[in-house]
Amino acid sequence: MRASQFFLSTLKEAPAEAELVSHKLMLRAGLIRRLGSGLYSWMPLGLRVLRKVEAIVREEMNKSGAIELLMPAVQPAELWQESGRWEVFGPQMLKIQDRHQRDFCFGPTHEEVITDIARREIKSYRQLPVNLYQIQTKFRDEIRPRFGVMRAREFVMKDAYSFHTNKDSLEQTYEVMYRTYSSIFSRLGLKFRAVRADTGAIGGSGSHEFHVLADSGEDAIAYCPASDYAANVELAEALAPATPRQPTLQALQKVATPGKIKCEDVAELLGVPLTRTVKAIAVMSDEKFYLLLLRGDHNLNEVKTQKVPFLNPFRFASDAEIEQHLGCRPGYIGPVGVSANVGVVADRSVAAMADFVCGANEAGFHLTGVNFGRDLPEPFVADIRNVVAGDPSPDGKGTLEICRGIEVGHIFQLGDKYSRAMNATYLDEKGQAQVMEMGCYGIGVSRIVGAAIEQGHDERGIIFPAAMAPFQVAIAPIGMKKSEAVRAAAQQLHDKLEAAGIEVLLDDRDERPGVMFADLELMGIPHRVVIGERGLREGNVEYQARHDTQAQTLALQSVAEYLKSTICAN
RNA sequence: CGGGGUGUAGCGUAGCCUGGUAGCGCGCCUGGUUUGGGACCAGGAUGUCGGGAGUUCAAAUCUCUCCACCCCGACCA
Repeated sequence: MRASQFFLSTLKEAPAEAELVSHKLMLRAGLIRRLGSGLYSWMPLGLRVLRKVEAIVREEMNKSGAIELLMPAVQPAELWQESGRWEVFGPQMLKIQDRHQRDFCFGPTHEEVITDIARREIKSYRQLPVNLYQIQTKFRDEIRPRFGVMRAREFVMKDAYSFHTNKDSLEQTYEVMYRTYSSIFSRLGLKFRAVRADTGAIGGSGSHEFHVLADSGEDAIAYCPASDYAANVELAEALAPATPRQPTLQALQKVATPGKIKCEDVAELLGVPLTRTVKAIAVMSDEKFYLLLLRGDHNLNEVKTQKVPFLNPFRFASDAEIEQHLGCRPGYIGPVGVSANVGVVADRSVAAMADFVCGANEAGFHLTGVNFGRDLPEPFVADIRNVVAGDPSPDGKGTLEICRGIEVGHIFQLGDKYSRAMNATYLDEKGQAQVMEMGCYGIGVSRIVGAAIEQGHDERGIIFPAAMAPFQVAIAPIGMKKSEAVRAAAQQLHDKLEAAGIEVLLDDRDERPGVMFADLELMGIPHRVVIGERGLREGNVEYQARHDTQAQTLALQSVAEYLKSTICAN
C-alpha cells in the first residue's frame, strides 16, 4: 500500500475532547474520527486494525465449534415485551418507530432475537447443544459515553449464545468459551486476566469477565499472585480477620475533635492508627435508617452491601435524614447510643475491633475506647467492604493484590431466564417438551482496539501488538523524488514484501524524514525500514522495530528475508 | 439525571474580567530553496466568535435562554 493513496490523516495535536491516552492517540493517528457523542467513524487505518481483531475472534470462535450468523441490528418491540425487557432495559435502549408508528429498538444485545431463532428452529434434543455467534454493531444509549471507542454508544461486539439440554452441557460449552477467550486475547498479544464476576440480577451459576490490564481501567481487580484466584473487586470476598477481637482495655471517653471530619484527620489528631478508627455510612433501605460501619482505611462495596437481604436495594441517606435519626450532622456520626430503630451493620473487620474510635453523634466530638458488648450492642455482621492489597486471598493461598482492568469479554451461564420467558423448548428423548439452558458470551471488539493502545504506547505513539497492527512493515524512503536509486529500492522492497504476503506501507508522500518517522511511530507500525541514498551507496538500509530505541543497519539484499523471518516467527 | 467546566478557522489556542476593525502556532493552497528526526523564504485562502433573544450608538466580550461537547458519580463489551 502506498501512503499517498491510503487517506492517512494524522494530527500533531490531539483534540481537546480526548482525555485518555488511547483516545488521543487513536484520533491523532487517524484511526477514528468522532461524529457525535459516542459515535465514531473508523477511518481506513483504524478499520484495518478492527478487522484484524475481528478475524482473530472469528477464527477462534469457529475453531471452538461455534457457528456464525448475522442478526438484524433493528429489532421489533414485541420480542422485548415478551421477555419483559422492553421496560426493564430502560433508557439505555434506543427506541425507534417505523412509518407505521410500530416500535423497534436498535439492538443493544441479542438474547431475544437468538432465543426466537432457537425456539423456531430447534425442535429436538438431537440438535443440541449449539453455539451461535455474530460480530455486529450494537447501540447502547450510555448515560455517559467516554474514552472514545472504549465506551462508545455504537460499538462492535462479538456475541455468542449457546443452547443446551442440561446444565452439564452448558458448563462444558462455558469451559470451551473460557479457553477460547483465553486464546483470543493471547493471540491478540494482550496482557489480560480472567476474573470471577458478579452474576448480578440474572443469577446463574457462573460468570467470568476478561480484563485487559491497564492502569486507566475502570474496573478494579483483586488477584492472588500465589494462586489463580482473580475476581472483580465488586465481588471479591473480604474474609473476617484471622485474629479474634482483643480484650477491652480502655474506658469509653468523649474527646473534642473540632473540624475533624475525616477518619484520617481524627486519627492524626488523636495519634492513633487509622486502623483503629471506624466510619459510619448512613443509608436508607425500605424507609428504614441504617449505619454501615467500616474501618477508617476501608471503603464501602456497594455491590456486596446490596446482597445483605434487608439492604436490597439501599440508597445513601440525605443530610436531613441523618440529622433526623441521629440528631447530628454528618462528620461526627457513630453507632453508640443510637435509638433502637437505627439498624447497625458492621463490616467483618469492624466486628473484630476493640477500643476503637468513632463519631460521638455530637458535632465536634468523637468517642475513644469504644467496645461492642459494653458500649453498644453486638452489630449485624456482613462483608461490605472492598478488599485491599494485602488482604488474605479467599482461597486461603496467600494475599491479594489489586490491579486495574478494562473489561473486554464476559462469559455467562444464563440458565433458562430467556428460554423460559420466551418458551424456547425442545423435545427430549421421551418426547417431552423441555426448556433449553442458555449461555452467552460477549467480546467488545471495538473496545479491544482502545484497550490494546492503553496497554501499548509510549511518548511517540501507539505500539501495536503484531497481530493488531494495521501494517506490519513501513518503508520510509528519504528523498524519493530526487533519487532514482532510493525510489527503485523502496519500490522493489515493497513489491517483494507484498508478494510474500506481508502488509507493507510505503511512505511515498515525499515528506521530510522527521515527518515520516513521527507519523509511522504514531501509527504504531511494528517494523520500519529507512532507505536513503547514503546507506544505499554501501548497499545498506536501516531497520528499526517500533519498540526498539536504536536502529540497525542491514544489507538491502537481505532485508526482505530478515523481515519475513522476523514476522513469521511471531 | 445530579454536580463541575468548555464552546473563537481543519487542530491547538489568545482576546472576554474592563464592550469599539478577531489575533497567534500548526495544518491547508501557490511559487521557490531544502531533504536522515515534525524545514526555510515569499505570497495566499479559510471565522454565522455554538444557536436564538435582549441591553447598548456599538457585543466574541454584559444579561437571559436553548444547544453541543468534556470532566466527576450510578450502567456495561
